[in-house]
This record gives sequence, C-alpha cells and structure tokens, in this order.
Amino acid sequence: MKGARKTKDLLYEQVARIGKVFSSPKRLELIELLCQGEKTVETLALEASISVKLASAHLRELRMAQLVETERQGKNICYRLADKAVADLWVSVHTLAEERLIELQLALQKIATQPDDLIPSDRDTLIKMARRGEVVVLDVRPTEEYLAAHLPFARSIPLDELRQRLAELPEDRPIVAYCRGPYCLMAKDAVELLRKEGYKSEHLRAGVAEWDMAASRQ
Amino acid sequence: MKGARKTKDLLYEQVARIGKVFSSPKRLELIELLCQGEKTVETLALEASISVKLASAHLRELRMAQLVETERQGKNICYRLADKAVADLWVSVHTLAEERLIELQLALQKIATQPDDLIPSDRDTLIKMARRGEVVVLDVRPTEEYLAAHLPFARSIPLDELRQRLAELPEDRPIVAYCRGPYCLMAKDAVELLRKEGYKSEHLRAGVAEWDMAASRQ
DNA sequence: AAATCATTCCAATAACTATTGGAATGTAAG
DNA sequence: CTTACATTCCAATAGTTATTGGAATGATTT
Repeated sequence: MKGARKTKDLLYEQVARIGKVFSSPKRLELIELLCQGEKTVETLALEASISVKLASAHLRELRMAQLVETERQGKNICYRLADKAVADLWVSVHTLAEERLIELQLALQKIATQPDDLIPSDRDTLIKMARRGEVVVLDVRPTEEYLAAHLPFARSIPLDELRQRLAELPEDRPIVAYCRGPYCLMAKDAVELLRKEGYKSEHLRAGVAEWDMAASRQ
Repeated sequence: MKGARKTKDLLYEQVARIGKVFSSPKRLELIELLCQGEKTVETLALEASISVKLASAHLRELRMAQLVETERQGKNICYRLADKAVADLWVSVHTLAEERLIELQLALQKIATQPDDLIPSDRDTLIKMARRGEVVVLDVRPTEEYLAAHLPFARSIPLDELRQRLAELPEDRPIVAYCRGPYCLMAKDAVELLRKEGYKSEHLRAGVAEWDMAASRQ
C-alpha cells in the first residue's frame, strides 16, 4: 500500500495550500480588506501599511491558491475574493483564534470600548430597533465599502468625515458604530468621538463578513 | 496613529498562529486523525506515517496554538482536540480547498468509486433508510474510533476484519461504507472488496466530523 | 511613438520552519 | 532502586518563505 501513502500526501498537500494563505498576518489583513469589496493593489498596500511590491507578492499567493480573482480596470488591477466561502473561512479562523488564544482575548479587551447597556448585543433585536429607528446603525468605513455591502438599515458616515457631519445624527438615540470587523479600529475611534460629543454610542465588533456568516448559519 | 498599526499587527499575528497550524500537510493529517477521537503520540505517528519525534514536534505546534489538549495515561500521552470548533475549522478548510483547487478535485476523482444510483447522497434520506434498515451504514474505521463517535445507525466492522466478517452483512441490501473523511482511503477499499464479493456498495465521502458539521448547520 | 503609471517578474538575502540525532524527563514495572 | 519505555527538549542542518531592489510588462496619456 505504498501508493495510498502517496495519494494521501498529495491530498493533504493541496489542502495545505489554502492553510498557508491563512498563516501570514499580512495576508490575513489583505483578506479582511477584500471582504469589504474589491480593491486595487495600491489601496490594499496602503491600507495594510506595506509596500506595493510586498502586497503584490502576497496577493500572488492568494491568486495561486485560487482564493482571489483579478480584473484589469484601466491602469489598475482589481482584486476580489473568488468566493463568499473565503470570507466565511476568514471569519471561522479568527473566531476560533478568539475562542482559544488568551493573548488575543486580552489584546481585544484593550481596544474594547465600555459597553453600554442600552444597546442590545444580539442581532435580531438590533435589527428590529434599527428598523424602528430606535437606534442608528452607523457604518464608518469608506463610502465605497459601504456601497459594496453594508448591514441592514445602516447609514454611512466615513470616520474621517464624522466630525464635520455630526449634525446628521440624532442626539436623542444611541448610535451603534461598526467597521471592517473586530480588528479594525475605526468603529472604536468613532465611538470615542461620539461619546466626547455627548452621544450615547456603542461599538459593534462584527463587520459585514461576520454579520453575513452569522445570518446564514441560523 | 502609530499605535494603531502596532495593535493591528499584534491582532493579525495572533490569528495567524491558528492559520500556521493549518499550513502543513502533516499537521492537517494529525488534525483529521484527532477528529476521530483521542490518540497517543505513537498511534498518531504510525497512522500519519511519520517518526514519533516529528509527530511530537507537530503536536507541540498544535498545543502552542491551544488547539489540542494532552493528558497522561500511564506511560502514554493522549492528545485530543481542545474544542469541536477545531474539527469544524478542519472541515471548512478542506471544503474550501475542494471547491477552489482543481488539482484537488482531480485527485479526489481518481480515488472515487463509481457511484451507485440506488444509494441516496443526501443526509436525511440516508438516515431515514438506515433507520428502516433499507441500507446498512458501515463504519470501517478501527473499533476505538467507532466507539468515540459514529454516524447514526452505523454498524462497525474495521476494514482489516471485513473479509472474515462478511457473513454479518445482509446480501440483499446496499452497504454504504464510510471512514475518516474524504482523504481516508479505507471506505474506498471496503467498497471495492464488497463489490468483488457481490454486494451492492457505495462510498460515503463524509466522515463523522463532516457529518456533524453539516448537521449543526441546518 | 514616447512618456508615464500600475503592477508584476526575477534574483538576492534574511528570517523562519521542518526534520533528524542525541540527551533529558517522568512514569511504570521488575 | 534500577531498568525499560514513551515522550519531549535541545541543537544542528536542510529547505522554505518573506522582503526588497531592479528590470520587464502592458495600458493609458501626450
């Protein structure tokens, strides 16, 4: 049964191609960015704070593992996830990491804002309240990302416009801010700003990918 | 905002610890084995066709990523998955690999047995038929693995005892054999043996981990 | 057609990971 | 209490992967 061994090795090796992609912090960050919608190499490099060359090299890995697709748009090359299942796997991986790694839990606690009891943490209640206008769900990501996909009833004010556009937000209702996911700090910053300005505000850890995955699992 | 960059790097680095575990073929094989129940280092090394030392080194990685727990049992040390979510992630990873990688699809086709139309491929129907005794669901893994967990209504005959124990199987009903999962070749071998002996038989690609995950998702 | 721009390819080096041999640890059995 | 056994720890080497600089590609603009 020597052949069986070879066959198995081959199979696991193929699966490991996918695992390898998820083994580098910067690739994970790129995946999370791509979960927000398609982006050019330059944008990705900028958002992940790496050189364009390095981003290109990492994206090449993603491409070779068939996890992303590219499309030329004029001068630029756009990357997008090849399948929603890639976003789901990203969510599964970081969720397991959060469950198992104490170091990660501690690091996340540090960036958490004080919870606010007036705001529900469960999905269904939040949606119901947003529908009735009892809370404002606020997407603080860049506009393009909001346009690509957003939570139900969410309103878009990118973080860097928030200070100027405060007037658009009602002062009498709580604001639930969200961004790209638990490792994106924009929502945290938004909440801090809003609280300083006297708003009742709360940070939603989930981003669109996390929300979608939770929704499709019910 | 220099601190934000550092914080993010730290977070993704933690998640990558989990990803790294899934980036080595041998570690994946060990995870799949551990999905079948707890096992000693020696057993794991033997089943994965690697040296005990190498197995120990890989298991150390799993332990450091908090994905497995150990317990001393006399002379031996037993490893087990720390959480069902680890098995789920293994299933998610190999499922995505099967969806995206053509090389893997081709390799799996080679080891697939001819399908048999009499046997349903969907879970609910299979269970219903097994309950009524219209098919025999046969677990061909070693007995301990069957005892740790098995599919509903499954009967246990380990592959290496199958030839001698053929008499236990009814000749008039189809036999659906399964083993550890899609990369385990035992069920395929069982089906080939059974067909040679005149039985109607079919190979179920899913193992217990795949079945459980599919069940909990409905 | 030349210049510009975004991106990739190639090659080199630095940093990490896998694998193996030998020594150490901790348990069990004589 | 000595020996045997299962496993891990440590150190060394071979093999991969990350990262960067410079050249090449392919599309747009002048």
